[in-house]
Amino acid sequence: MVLDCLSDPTRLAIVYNLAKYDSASTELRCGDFNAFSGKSNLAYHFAKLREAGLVQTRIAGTTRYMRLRRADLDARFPGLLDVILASAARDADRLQFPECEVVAAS
Amino acid sequence: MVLDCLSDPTRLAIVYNLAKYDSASTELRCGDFNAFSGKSNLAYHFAKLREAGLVQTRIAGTTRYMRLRRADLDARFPGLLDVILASAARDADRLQFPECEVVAAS
DNA sequence: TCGATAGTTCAATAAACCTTGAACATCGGG
DNA sequence: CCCGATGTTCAAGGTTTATTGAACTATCGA
Repeated sequence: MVLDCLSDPTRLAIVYNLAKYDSASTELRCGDFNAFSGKSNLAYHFAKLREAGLVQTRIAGTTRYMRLRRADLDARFPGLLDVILASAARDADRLQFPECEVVAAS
Repeated sequence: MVLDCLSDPTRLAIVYNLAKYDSASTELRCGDFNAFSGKSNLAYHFAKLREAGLVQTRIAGTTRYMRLRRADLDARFPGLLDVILASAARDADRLQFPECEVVAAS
């Protein structure tokens, strides 16, 4: 299920960016990914990521902050996320990952 | 593409068994997987595994021996295969992987 | 209260996927 | 030269998937 999730380019790009900013301890809003695709398509992918246990959502008012469930994943599938993210980082240019336009929290 | 391949339970089971017998340096025939599914369905999955570069086929007479392309994979996606196989081995019982009925080479 | 914003949900469509069975090609043994 | 065995290829089906736009809910600020 996790592999299926990460085999989709849009979702891999989301996870890739979540990981990048997670290490910078900056929370990302759903809207930060608006460049990736249409909003409803993103909601679809977010739901899949949540179902697969890859991502966690914190609701604050009208915006939702997403966070990678790194600890849970490392416990369940040790090393998997690191290996996949490392490979993704290595050919990030070939994959043409979109970048998030992060907006500072209010 | 590799992730997509491994996200299918049938193909993951094939790769899992290939890895198991590969370390025992025993080649597996396509027919060794006949318990997994119908022959034509297996041919379909074998083709996908070949396309994704996960597997290599050696033709000897009328039978085909399959081998994991471990070196190539480790070069392209370092650690990925090991991590996935380790996770697969850890809950092999939950996944209910079929076992190969290996027939000694003639 | 009104309007704008953030996301989700729903319905619909096109593409990809898995599975099946029948037909086919190929090799080895009698 | 057939026969049986090994796999592949093809056509058909049913299911899942990704994507889109429109409708909807909920929150915040003026």
